[in-house]
Amino acid sequence: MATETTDFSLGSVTVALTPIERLEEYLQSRGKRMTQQRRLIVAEVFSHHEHFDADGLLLQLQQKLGRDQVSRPTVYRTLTELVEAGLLVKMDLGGRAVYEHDYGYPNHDHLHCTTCNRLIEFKSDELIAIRDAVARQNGFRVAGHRLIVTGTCRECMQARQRPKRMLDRI
Amino acid sequence: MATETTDFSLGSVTVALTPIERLEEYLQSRGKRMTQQRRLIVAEVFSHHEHFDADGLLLQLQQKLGRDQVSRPTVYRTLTELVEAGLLVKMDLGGRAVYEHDYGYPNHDHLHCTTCNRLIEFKSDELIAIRDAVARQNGFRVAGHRLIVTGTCRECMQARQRPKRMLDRI
DNA sequence: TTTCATGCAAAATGTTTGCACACGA
DNA sequence: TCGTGTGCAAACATTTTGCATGAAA
Repeated sequence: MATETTDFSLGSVTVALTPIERLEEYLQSRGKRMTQQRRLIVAEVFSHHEHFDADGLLLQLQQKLGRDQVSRPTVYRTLTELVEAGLLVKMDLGGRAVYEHDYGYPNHDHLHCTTCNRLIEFKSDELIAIRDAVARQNGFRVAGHRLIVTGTCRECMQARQRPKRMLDRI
Repeated sequence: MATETTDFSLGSVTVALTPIERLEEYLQSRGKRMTQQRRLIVAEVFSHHEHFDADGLLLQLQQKLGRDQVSRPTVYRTLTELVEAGLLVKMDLGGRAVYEHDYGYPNHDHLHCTTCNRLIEFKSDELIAIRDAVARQNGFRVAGHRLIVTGTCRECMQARQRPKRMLDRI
C-alpha cells in the first residue's frame, strides 16, 4: 500500500447529451432515422455499465420486452451503428465481439480474468504517453488502442488456494 | 529525432532448441507423437517471421507441398498445440485468429494499420512496468497481455496525401 | 410517398467435432 | 500392437445478407 501511489481508478465524463440524443444527432447528420428498435436498444445498452455481447443483449431485450420487439439482425446492425456513432467500442475477446460504453465514460483498458471471465477496468495516462511515443517514432497516426492484460483475478487466486468453497461463476 | 531516445526496436532471443526440437520435447512430455504433418506445419510456420492465420497457412502448405499433405482440421489442431507448447501466440484481430512466433522471439506489441492491414512490432519495458503496477494494485496475477494500437502507418498517411499513386496492398 | 429500416430465412465465415481409418512409438 | 493423429464430412457459433414488407420523415 505504501509503494503504490498512482491512481488507476476511473472517474466519469460529463456529457451534454443523453445517449439517445447523441444517437439522434448522429442519425440526422447521415440522413438516417430514429426508430423504435434503435430507441429500445440504446435504452437497454445504457441502462447499466457492463460489458456485453450481441447475444446477451438480444436476450435482455427479449426478457424485458417480449420476444417480438427486436430481431437478431437488427441488434447486430444497430450495434455497428452505435460504434460508428461513438457510443460504444467493440473488442474481440476470444472469438466473439464484446461491447462497452464509450460515451460518457473515460477511455480505459482491461484486466481479463481467464478463470471467471471478468473484466476489470483501469486507466493509465502513462500508458497513453508510451503509446504516443512509440507511434511518433514509427510515423504512425494513432486512432486508438486496445490493451488487455490476461491472468487471474484476486478472487480466483484465493479460490484456488482454498479449494473447499468452489465458485461456479462464469 | 533528437527528442526520441528510447529504443522500441526488437532484438532476438537465442534458444537452445530448434522449434521442431522444442515441439518434440513438448509432445514427448505429454505422450503425444511427432507426425509428418506436424513437422511440415512447424517447418512452414518458422520458415519466416510473419503474422498469419489458419487459412493462409493452409494455402502456403498446399502451394508448396501439393493439395493432399495437410488437411484444414489438422492445421487448426496443430496451431492450438503450438500455442500450448509456447511456440506461437494467438491473437484475435477483427474476428479471425492471427498467429505469430513466440519462441526465439522477444515479447512485443503491435501497431495495426487499418488501411493496409500491416502489423508493426515494437517493444517497451516501460509498458510492462505499468502493466505490472496496475495488476499489483488489483491483486491480479498476470499471465500476459495484448496491446494493439490502431491507426494509419507512415506509408498510408503519405499515400493519402498524394492520391496519384494508389497503393492496392492488402 | 419516398426512402430507409426491419424481419425472415438463408448464406457466409471461421472453427470444431464424430468417426473410421492410418500411422508412429 | 496399441493408442494417438488424420481426413472427411458435418456440425457449430457467430455474424452478415437478399428480399419483401413495414414504418419514419
